[in-house]
Amino acid sequence: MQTPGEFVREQVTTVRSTVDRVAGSVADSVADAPGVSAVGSSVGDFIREQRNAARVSLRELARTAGVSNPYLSQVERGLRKPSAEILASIARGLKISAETLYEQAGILDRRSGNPDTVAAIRSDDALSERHKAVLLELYETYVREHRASSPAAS
Amino acid sequence: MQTPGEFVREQVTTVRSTVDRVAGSVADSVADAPGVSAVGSSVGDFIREQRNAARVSLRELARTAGVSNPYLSQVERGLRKPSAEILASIARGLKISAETLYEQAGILDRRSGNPDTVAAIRSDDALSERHKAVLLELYETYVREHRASSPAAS
DNA sequence: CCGCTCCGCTTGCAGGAGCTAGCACCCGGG
DNA sequence: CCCGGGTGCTAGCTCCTGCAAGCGGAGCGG
Repeated sequence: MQTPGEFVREQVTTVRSTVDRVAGSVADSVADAPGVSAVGSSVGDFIREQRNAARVSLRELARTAGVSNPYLSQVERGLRKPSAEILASIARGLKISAETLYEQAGILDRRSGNPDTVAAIRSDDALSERHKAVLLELYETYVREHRASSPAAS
Repeated sequence: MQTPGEFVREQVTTVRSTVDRVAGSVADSVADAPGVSAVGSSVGDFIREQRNAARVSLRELARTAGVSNPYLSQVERGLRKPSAEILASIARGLKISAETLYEQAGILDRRSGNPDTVAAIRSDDALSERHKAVLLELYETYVREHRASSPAAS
């Protein structure tokens, strides 16, 4: 078994190289990449966006979320207003947080606009310094990538 | 040319596999459904508790929450399972956060880490939803690991 | 061409959410 | 004694959620 330090170090390297490679390979195709970040007017639109972004079929998501496929169809088209449990199940099926869906559904207030994530990670005493380094590294990579793929979003 | 969805998906997959090496089954904790089942009465008990603590009558809370008093009565006794909107209204009437009620209702998981960091990541609009998910998973893994390695810190 | 499988959508129904109306009880004042 | 207003709970209803069944269309091997 590795020591935690070794494992973190290795992981930083692996994650960085992985992200770099992927980001590089995508550099050419980011011209038309607005899709994922669009602010859906309704929950259904947002769900469908996320589902399409994940390349998951309606039936597939319905199965992993534990709901019927016709109902999910209606939810996505805004014909039905799903309950909180269903919403949570769908969030799990989409591997996104339930809070996000609740915010989209308008039943949770959207949190403060732009807190400093870096500062939060740095000052989090539930993390070791190495773990902070990994998270910050990954975070910055993601932010860079997000800026590249949707420059219009501020 | 790659679509945005493919790009996101590929990257999540690669990073996730890296995380999986470290985190083992942690990635599944998002997909698994822990809290949704077998709730019901606890929310009602909690609501009644809060209402009594605030010295508010059932009808009074019902009025401020915008629901009928019989229905609130049934909700408090666990006979009815209120929707997310009703829950949010009741939370507003009780002057408590909706998150608290959702956690009581079992439709929001209580996060293990520092809430500030979690909130910062979650509300960071420089990240896509999937990147948030990856960061949060990794973060929680680290927090758990940190706790395991230094249990004395409390 | 057919048959098979997948896709998403439409239909019809069971059951529960949420409301209005009304119940029984307790208290203070005429 | 008998009101008027307070508490919480019950009965019956309407409407909508959420599902099972079935639809037409698109791809693919025979």
